[in-house]
Amino acid sequence: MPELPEVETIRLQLAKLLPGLKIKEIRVLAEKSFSGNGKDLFGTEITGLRRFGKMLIIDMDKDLVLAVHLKMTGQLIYGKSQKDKLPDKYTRVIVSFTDGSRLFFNDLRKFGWMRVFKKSQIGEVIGKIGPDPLETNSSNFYKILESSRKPVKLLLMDQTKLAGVGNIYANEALFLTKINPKKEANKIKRSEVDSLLTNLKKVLQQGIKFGGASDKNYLDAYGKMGEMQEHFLVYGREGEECVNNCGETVKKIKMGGRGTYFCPRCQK
DNA sequence: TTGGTTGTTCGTTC
DNA sequence: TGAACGAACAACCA
Repeated sequence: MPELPEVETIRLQLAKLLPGLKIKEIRVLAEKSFSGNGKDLFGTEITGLRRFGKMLIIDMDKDLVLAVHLKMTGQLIYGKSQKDKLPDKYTRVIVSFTDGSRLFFNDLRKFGWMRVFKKSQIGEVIGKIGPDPLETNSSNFYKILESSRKPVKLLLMDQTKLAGVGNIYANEALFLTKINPKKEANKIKRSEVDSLLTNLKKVLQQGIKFGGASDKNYLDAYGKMGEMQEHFLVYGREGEECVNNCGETVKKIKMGGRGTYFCPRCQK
């Protein structure tokens, strides 16, 4: 599932590939996956890429942007050659450039989307998302936790409170900090809150360093898998020995309908 | 075959 | 007013 590190990996890669390219045509293969008028972008040039939480914004030289949300199974793959294996059966949108290269939006489950809108509308489209955890300091983070009685894991994943953290990195950060995912956010001590933010930044940065987590079907902008899944400490490790060698095995429970992995002995 | 999976949105309840 | 919670969405896999 593309979370902050996966989207950031794609952003960093596309930022080296796309600026300066001019859009020739956009082919929408699945109506559900695209909204806004794609023709408005024909002939416009890409000027840069931004990320807001898990959302990617492709800026154009007109007053328009092309926004992408990958949701759970989206991929954004850039191809220079017609010999690429793309499009495939999950390609929903193809953006062609005047130099002959193409950007493929693949999405098995069609939850993700591409959307054209004006720069002035960015605020309303992105909605009220919280600060980026990588840009957040300890006192801001403390205010966020202090103001909610939700289980801390659900709070970390609440995009209106903090932008970009999903299931994988929330599980990993709580394990590193030895905090039980069910613990009420406002009951966490200041010292633990500081350490949680440090660890959250650590796993997110590690995720970026390893090119994201290809746990399910995530691929980067070159169509390559990330390696972060090889470094998971609890996520997906149900029944395995806790890596702290505490003698307990990793348990899986459901929180907010999502799989939650933790060590009941280490995470109090 | 049917239920599990999963990020976000939306509707309902408290 | 808004926090909290659950269903819905789509398609595959076990």
